[in-house]
Amino acid sequence: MATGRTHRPATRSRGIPEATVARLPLYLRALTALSERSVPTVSSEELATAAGVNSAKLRKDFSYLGSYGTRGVGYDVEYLVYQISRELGLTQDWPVVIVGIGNLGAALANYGGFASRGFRVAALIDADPAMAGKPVAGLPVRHTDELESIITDNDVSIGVIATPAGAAQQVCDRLVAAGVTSILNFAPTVLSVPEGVDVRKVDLSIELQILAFHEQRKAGEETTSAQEPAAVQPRSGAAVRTPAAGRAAGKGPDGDVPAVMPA
Amino acid sequence: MATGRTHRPATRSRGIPEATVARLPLYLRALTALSERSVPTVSSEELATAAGVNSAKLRKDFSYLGSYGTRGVGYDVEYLVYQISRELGLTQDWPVVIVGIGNLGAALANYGGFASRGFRVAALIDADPAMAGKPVAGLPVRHTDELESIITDNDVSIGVIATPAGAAQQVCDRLVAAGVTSILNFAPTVLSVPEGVDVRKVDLSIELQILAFHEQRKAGEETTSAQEPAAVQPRSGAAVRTPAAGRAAGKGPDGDVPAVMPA
DNA sequence: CATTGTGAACGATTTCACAGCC
DNA sequence: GGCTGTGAAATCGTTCACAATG
Repeated sequence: MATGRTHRPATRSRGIPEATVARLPLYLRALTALSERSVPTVSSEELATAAGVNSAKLRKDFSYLGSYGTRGVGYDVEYLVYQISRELGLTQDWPVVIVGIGNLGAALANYGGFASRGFRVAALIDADPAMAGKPVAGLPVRHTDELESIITDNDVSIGVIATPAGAAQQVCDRLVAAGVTSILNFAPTVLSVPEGVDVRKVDLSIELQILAFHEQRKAGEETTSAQEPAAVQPRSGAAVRTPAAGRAAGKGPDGDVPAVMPA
Repeated sequence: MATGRTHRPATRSRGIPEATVARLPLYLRALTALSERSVPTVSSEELATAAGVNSAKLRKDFSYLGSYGTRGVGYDVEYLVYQISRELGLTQDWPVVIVGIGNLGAALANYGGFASRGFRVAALIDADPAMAGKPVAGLPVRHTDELESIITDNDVSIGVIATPAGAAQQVCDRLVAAGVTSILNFAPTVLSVPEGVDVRKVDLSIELQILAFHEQRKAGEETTSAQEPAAVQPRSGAAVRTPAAGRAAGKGPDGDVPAVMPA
């Protein structure tokens, strides 16, 4: 099913760069903490430290939103909270559905951050008939058959996919057909969606693999690497070359799980 | 807080750009799928489609690894699987610990992708004495008291933090003190770590907020007609974005106090 | 006079386009 | 002929440094 494709000049974000958008929630969290402690104003330096970025970047980011600071003083915390919330669209309520109520889906349903800031879990959906009706995080699990009606009845535009990889594309297609235009995908698959639909992906094993890369590099650093098995003969004609499947030196014969889907 | 100078000159990746490293796991997954279907070779175009990127980028990425393809033919699937696995450090076994066995921690423990590709869950750790001994995903939960000995005994260098935000920094400090040098953080907090320790962050509410931003823009477009030069609305395509890289960050004088906490 | 806001320099990443090779 | 590998160009993101200003 060739599909895939779909790239575009990326977000024509009308001003605000994508990288900045990705940091706004970070600033918002830091500001909310300050707000709860009734701190009235904050400098770019302080806020940057709290958010884990540097101050120049923060000021540049804010400059895309407008001039919300006061020279010589800093930023008004409450005002900034409001401005960023508005910019992110969090002043309105976003109903979301979570599809796939396994371990991960249940964890997501219980995630406090959902309810707390602009998001409301409209429904939990699972394909297993045995799950139907069972309460998870205070909501009854609904069967996949109801997916379309749930979406339209609640005007859901954001969907979270926490199904096994094999089911993700199908679920995605149904969500999109029913009107969802933003998807947060936890399944380890590349989803193909029509233009106009946004997909963000969260992938545990990818994060771990990136860590492993850096970890490996640290380890090798001590011995000034250059450990290329010089014998590498890319002469890809065929022939020699260690069998893939990599993975070596297991501790125990622990079932190496052929893993049909890297779940 | 001396100017939170905790930044490393950004990965001294010795050759391979960070952006490329972040995509290698994607390629690896696509290649593994091809391998399971016994596909012998693949072109950059096909593989790129399967991985959800464009072919020029993929070829450029591979060029940092070496010349592993054959002009006029493509790439040998098995060979590439091996090379990427090796580059990522997945030919060895990485023991990891998961700290915080709530909903999320349990979900992670059950995550098939852990065991399946180079990672082995060495232990599950929780601060709740009532949890101790209870089996989760086939492993008995261990108490936090044992954290240090577990790390050293198993030579763990990668830790996963799935605790509430308030406990994260403390857990992080103990992990690092015990020898962990890579951390995957699910708690919504900025962790401060000494130089040489890598932190990656996965934050659900941030991902949702980014989606909300784009969702809002789509909604607003309909009413406030965009004055984009092009007649057709050039909206964001189906860009799939992975969470931004989590770099180490300056410390935070505040205690914790994030607005949201995971289960 | 401390601090914002921002042009301009710099650096990283993506895309183009085509030479080189099988 | 088809496809890789890669310089060069284009784009995007970060950092510098300082003028503007409450």
